[in-house]
Amino acid sequence: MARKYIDNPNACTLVHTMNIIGNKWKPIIIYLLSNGPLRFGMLNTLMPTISKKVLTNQLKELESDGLLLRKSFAEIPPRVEYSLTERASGLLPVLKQLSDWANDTYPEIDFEECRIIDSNKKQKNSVD
Amino acid sequence: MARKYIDNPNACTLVHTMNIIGNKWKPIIIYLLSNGPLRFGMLNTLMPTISKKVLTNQLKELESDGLLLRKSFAEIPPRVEYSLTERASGLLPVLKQLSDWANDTYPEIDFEECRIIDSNKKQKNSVD
DNA sequence: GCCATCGGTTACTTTTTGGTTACCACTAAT
DNA sequence: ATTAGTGGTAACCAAAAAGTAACCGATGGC
Repeated sequence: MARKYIDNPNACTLVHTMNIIGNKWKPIIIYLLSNGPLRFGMLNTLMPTISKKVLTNQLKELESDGLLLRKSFAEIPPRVEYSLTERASGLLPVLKQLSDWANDTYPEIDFEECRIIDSNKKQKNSVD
Repeated sequence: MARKYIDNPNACTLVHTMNIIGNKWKPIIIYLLSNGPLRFGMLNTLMPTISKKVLTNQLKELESDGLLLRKSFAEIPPRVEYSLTERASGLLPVLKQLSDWANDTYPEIDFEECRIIDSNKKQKNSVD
């Protein structure tokens, strides 16, 4: 009685998956990298509302979970390219399905563009 | 220039999906309900480390996102049953795939049981 | 000499999320 | 009269995540 854990393997793998990709930025990063490697700066441009600190952090975590490869070139100014590993590629179809699911399930929502700024609070200016 | 949003539809639906289910508890709740309705207390028993406050919160959010149905019986003591909606059922196969992905991708990890207690910090006793 | 570039890091603050404890309403059983 | 059982809520607090702004090092160009 009074167990302090969940002993259902399926739930556990879900927990694990969510620990890895279940946050605000990681699925987007993986998605953006699905067409090939991108540099740090380009990722930052494509996700204009993520801060460099957080981007660095997410990239590090994804790398240490084996989903990203970081390739640093010995140039000045520096160049660093991030690409998906095999592990991450296996995730792409599932991410696609998650995306399709939202599209089908919430037809009332327009997904043409999304402001990454917290959507629950009003924002001053979204475009300059 | 200086856009403050992401204009990639696929990324946006992903963001939306993750806003809905991408956290610590919600996929587990959905998973646990996949075999039929459960009462509040039973959910709490199955997830012994979630607090009632947070459980209440997650259930409310899932309900307002149209994934859960809350059925309250006029009895004393009260009885409330939660069940999945159609929307949520459509998510089940995808959750299954996420779970399978982790299983296949991280063969070194044993998913037999997972302590839901924050895994980064040491814990006193996991079983009483 | 001075500025720009790129991919960060550091220190600090704010926001979000999660957790703890106490409490409630209502009834039946003791 | 008290206690147990259920599904919560309220006030308060701690921890984690995210954001901000300033800075760095090496080099090339002016």
